[in-house]
Amino acid sequence: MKRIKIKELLNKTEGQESILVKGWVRTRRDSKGGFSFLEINDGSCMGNIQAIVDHTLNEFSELEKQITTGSCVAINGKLVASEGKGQKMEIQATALEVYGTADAETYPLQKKRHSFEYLREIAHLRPRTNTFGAVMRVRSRLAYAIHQFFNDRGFVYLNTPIVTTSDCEGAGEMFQVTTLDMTNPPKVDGKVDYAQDFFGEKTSLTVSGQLEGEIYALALSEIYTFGPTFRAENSNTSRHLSEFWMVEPEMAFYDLDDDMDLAEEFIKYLLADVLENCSEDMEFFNQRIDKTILETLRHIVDNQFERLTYSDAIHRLQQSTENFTYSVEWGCALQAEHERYLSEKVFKKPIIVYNYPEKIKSFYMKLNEDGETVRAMDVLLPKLGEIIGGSQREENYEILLKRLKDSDLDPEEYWWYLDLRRFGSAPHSGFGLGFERLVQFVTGMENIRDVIPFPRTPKHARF
RNA sequence: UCCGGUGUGGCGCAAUGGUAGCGCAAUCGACUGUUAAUCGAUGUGUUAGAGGUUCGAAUCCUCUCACCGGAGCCA
Repeated sequence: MKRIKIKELLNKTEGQESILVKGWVRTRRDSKGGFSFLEINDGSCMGNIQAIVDHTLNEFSELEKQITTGSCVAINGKLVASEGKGQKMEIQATALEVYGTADAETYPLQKKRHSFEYLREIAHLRPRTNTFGAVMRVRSRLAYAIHQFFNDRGFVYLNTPIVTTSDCEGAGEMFQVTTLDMTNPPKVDGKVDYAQDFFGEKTSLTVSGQLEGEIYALALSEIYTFGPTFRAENSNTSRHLSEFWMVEPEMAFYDLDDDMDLAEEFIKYLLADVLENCSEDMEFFNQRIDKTILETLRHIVDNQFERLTYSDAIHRLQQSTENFTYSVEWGCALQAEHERYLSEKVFKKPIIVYNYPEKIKSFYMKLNEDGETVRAMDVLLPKLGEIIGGSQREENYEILLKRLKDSDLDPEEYWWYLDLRRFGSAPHSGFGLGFERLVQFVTGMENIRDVIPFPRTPKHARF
């Protein structure tokens, strides 16, 4: 007989059929009436199916000791209307098989709530909890929705390299990739001789696929990347990972306004998709993780983001009576406290700050006519902060070359990037969205380590 | 990396210089179409590690480690 997933099973209204379910026992309650109640979960959805196992069933007497919280079982039986409260349907077992036992005295997951800190120490078992099941289902749905959003709009999904030689862009410290003998590397003039390394030059893990994305946007018009990204920053916060996933669309013929329009539409689309397609899991987050999450997401979907220039933002901050730790002056980067004040207290919704001072932003961002600001934008969410950073790219060869030099970067290393401006250059824009921050925001989970299956942070790469 | 906090049975926590305890889980039993069942009984500790102060340290001091929160860097 073919196994049926519990998600399908719970959608059925008619009983009396013979079915087969397989899954992990969440809890077992015995009745001296001569039967046991088993709650089975297979991860296909939040809900469990209750199975009634009569103690006269042959297998039960043999397997009784083996059926504990955490064990894995297969149950044949009839789907019937439940006599008890709390569930409509249940399975009257006719046959039982135990695939794997879980010794109750040593199984680390108990029938109670655990702290997320503890669950991180048992990252191989935490997906068997309600919270992590829900997080990973929502994460998967968001990934699907991301592809759907861009695919519907004719964007080409582009895979940019993970191992790269562009030791550049200033996005962050990089992880080096090498096959050289670390205890005795070959040297020339006292320096490591990368000519003898695997790729014949120094290579690292990518910090962004943007520059490569621009290559393809200036050929296919609209592309997006969605893949892993690596930053060797010693960041120890609830919003940073050393290995995370990033979505980076890059579009020819888009100016900064088009870029902001796309970013806003994108975020709203994703939130609406999850509200519609993960309602059960979202209901769980609303009850157990953040009581305002559904309201917050709906509010964002239904309202326009507030767009203001960096100069306006500075002005508003200077007008406010709020006591900031960092003083506010035109030309300084906005601090987390400033961003939060604007999105949480002033506008109470997502904001997009754009036209930042040239001096605090990257070399590739397009210089405005005023000569002192660039067409950069950040999407800031209440509580979470920056979720998207983007810009219109500088398409003028001479200006780009000057900005490279002003940033103390070697134009030689960017020869192909400059070539894009020598041959058929075009106005173009793009942005990057941190996937885990999105999952964090959507689920209401407080720590980014709990929205990725295997978090990598400084001094932590176990599992 | 900086600032602050925490570290005590399997898990969550208490004990404010004087006998290390509670809840949950586990084990055994009772009871029941049960719902994170309920009731009773039982076992569980190098108080993160090292050193110091003291008649006496989970508690005070020093160092190390781990984790958490905030900041910076960013997505």
